[in-house]
Amino acid sequence: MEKYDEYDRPSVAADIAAFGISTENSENKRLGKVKKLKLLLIRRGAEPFSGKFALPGGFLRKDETIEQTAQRELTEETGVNGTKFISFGIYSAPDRDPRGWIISSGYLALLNTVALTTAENSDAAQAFWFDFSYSDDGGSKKITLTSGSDKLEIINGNGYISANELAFDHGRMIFDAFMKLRDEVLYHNIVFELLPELFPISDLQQIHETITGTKECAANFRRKMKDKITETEFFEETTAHRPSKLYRKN
Amino acid sequence: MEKYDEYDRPSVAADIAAFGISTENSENKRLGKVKKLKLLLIRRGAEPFSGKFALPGGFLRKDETIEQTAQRELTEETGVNGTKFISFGIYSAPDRDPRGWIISSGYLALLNTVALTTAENSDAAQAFWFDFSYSDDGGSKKITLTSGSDKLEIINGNGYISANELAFDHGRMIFDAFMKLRDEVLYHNIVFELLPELFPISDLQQIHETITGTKECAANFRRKMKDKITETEFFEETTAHRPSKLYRKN
DNA sequence: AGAATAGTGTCTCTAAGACAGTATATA
DNA sequence: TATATACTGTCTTAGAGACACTATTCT
Repeated sequence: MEKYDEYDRPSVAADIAAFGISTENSENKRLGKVKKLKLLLIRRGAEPFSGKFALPGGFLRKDETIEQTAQRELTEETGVNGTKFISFGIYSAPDRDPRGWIISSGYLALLNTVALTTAENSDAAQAFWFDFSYSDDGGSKKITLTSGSDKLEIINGNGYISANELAFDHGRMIFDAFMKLRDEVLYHNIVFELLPELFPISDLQQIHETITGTKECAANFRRKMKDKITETEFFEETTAHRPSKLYRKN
Repeated sequence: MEKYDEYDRPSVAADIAAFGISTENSENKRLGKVKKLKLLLIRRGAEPFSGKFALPGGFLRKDETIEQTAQRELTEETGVNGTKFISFGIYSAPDRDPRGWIISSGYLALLNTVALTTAENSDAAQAFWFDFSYSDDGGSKKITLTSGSDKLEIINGNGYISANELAFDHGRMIFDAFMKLRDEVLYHNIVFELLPELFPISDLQQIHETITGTKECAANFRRKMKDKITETEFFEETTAHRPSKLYRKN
């Protein structure tokens, strides 16, 4: 047998970038509802980085996989249950955590709208849903997170990340997580994990466009999604206009 | 400070799926040269899984990142240097290694042709380059690895992996690694990491098609690559026909 | 000259995108 | 009836793919 016991062992954590979609009344219009992309952060109550925001996370236990760690810690810390967990990277710089040698495995967690509503009513006082927005002006890329009066910025200029208001290397983690989410939406039909089982096409389109940064008319979007979804007999309710048919993922 | 010391700590390893391209004379034709996709495996000399094939890998040290572990172990075990390392997943099932609690971070390593030649001449006796081929008949997906008389198969039927001749969970790791490679080639221009600095378009096309499983005529491929590469003043040498212009990645 | 690959011009067809218009619910 | 969104039909255009042809080197 190899001598693996002679090697030092780090503490291993999972940090979770949990994304969800909320439905909110838009500001100016009389009746419009808008879908917004949200990211779940917690305000740290202890040193280091006390008072700063961080991804929820926790330590790996002996009898579980890191994906299970991510599921467990997300629920424990924020009262939220994810529908899908996807690994997006491993963070292992020796000095990334001032408490000691702690490496972290980043997990993307996707929540459908129902789960998001639950979380807002949960008693996890120090967990907050931040509005998520992304822009890329060709040169530097920027993520803006807002929740009430809190506004956090993550700027990626040529690979160098600046994110002062975030704890640890969580600025980079959030950036990587969103890029992974974007790729998965663009190329692997993961959007549906952010929706309930039955949904109108307009919701699907709004979420898709929010994440990918694209914009196109309803007719074209319909055509492209045609073979990925199936029409049901149900209709949206409580609308002030023509209700839309509900669809189901294939 | 949080009490993180009370948690048990696993050993942490990096396992490396190193892909490279070799140039070989084709079987039937008089002069044709063919580009082949290769994966580097080692034959295990110790228990557990003695005699079986495995990805090269080793343990994380206190003063390095896991990416550095991957780079170091790849060179130490096989004499090969990668040009690019990409994380493709974390493997943490508690029973994945009979020696104890060892989690592993999977890294894709890409080598250009020059580095591959070096490796074939290295003195890493137990490292072998396997021919890599992938097929997807709609139902199950299959990877076939061949090196001399050794032929290994990895079959993915509906998410369940069968790979008896491979050690640990390395069958699944190889599968995940290739899928990551495929995505990176299709969507993120990573092909160029498998080529030397100057290359003819035909090489680029062959490698691209080998990995993505596509096939198309040279005219179309040229058009699609036009804005990703730049023509140089150099030409391929030692050909028995019209030499092709060499290009450089943008 | 012959063989072999490099490289170009053009046609077709599909799908992306823009636009204009019709349909159907509630207030 | 007014309004707001759902949904459809069609035109244009860009690009994917197929094909035929020309170019250039070595043997």
